[in-house]
Amino acid sequence: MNQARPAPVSASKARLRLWLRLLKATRTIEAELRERLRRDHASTLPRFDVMAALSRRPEGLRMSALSGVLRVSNGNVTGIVERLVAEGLVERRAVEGDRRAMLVRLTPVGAAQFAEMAATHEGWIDTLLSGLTAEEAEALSRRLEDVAQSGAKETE
Amino acid sequence: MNQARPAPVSASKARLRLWLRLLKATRTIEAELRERLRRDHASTLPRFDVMAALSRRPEGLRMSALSGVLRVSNGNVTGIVERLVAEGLVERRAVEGDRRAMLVRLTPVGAAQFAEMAATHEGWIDTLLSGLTAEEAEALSRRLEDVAQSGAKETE
DNA sequence: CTTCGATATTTTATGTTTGAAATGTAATCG
DNA sequence: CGATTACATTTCAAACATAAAATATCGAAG
Repeated sequence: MNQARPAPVSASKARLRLWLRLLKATRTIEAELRERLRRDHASTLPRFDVMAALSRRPEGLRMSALSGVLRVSNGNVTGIVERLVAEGLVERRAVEGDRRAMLVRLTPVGAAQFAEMAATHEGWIDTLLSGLTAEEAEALSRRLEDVAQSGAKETE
Repeated sequence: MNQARPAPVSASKARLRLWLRLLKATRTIEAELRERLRRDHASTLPRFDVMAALSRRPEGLRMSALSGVLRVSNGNVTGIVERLVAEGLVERRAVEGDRRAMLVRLTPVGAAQFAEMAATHEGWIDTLLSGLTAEEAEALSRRLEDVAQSGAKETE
């Protein structure tokens, strides 16, 4: 155990620093997205997330599946979906054969509005991450895959 | 223009994918941290953040400085600090010479409790990111620096 | 001294978030 | 069949978050 080498900074510290940066980068972008969604589409990030999940499943999703995909509590999804329903962007119907479940999906109006938001959204991301080339972005993506996994390991 | 190469996916798509991964990784880790803070320290992430900021400034911080550092609205900080004060972890005192301002800082009890939480916290991060070596973590950190900056460019 | 614009903080209204408890339904076991 | 156990969702209370309005103070210009 001699300490001849200049001590390659402890892995623990390096990981902590990575985490802080990860958090900072994500929060910065999230704040910007939230602001733009509010300004340009009179919407919010949670609503966008719900609509994004639903748009990937035109046939609809159950409430619990929705909260699972979004990784938020199911009590939470109830409120967000409620407001979306109130605005006619989303509809809920009973599931045939299981009276406990509800199937949630976008209405045509909701799908149209989401398509528009999604296009703008992709443009925003492109701008916000314009500091990276496509190759850099892909390299980073690959590395982050491991991060997400090692984080999930504990949970799953 | 033959397509020998796998067609470098549009930069826009690559960046969008990166963003989604960034978000997923961050949220996964955040959820795990929140859960552990609650279980092991009967606390929350926002409270931890406030205490972390205060522990770096033993002399105290003004409310507005605090909300600035944490990048949350100042109305928000009021509530969190209020609860911390109620539990005796934080104290507020008037600023001499400016009756508008309040100086917030950790009490000895708060500082002790935070020191303990911070140590555990670092261990958690180390575990959650154990999929990466110190070198990988540092490489990623450096790349993310640019991400944060390009995101901030719009804001600052 | 007074007025006016800037600053520091809190309050208010609304929405998001969580974990836990409650409700209702399904499925299985004895 | 009746009791338990598991599941899908909602309700609830408390915390957190934002933007905007309100309150109070400061500093400087007239």
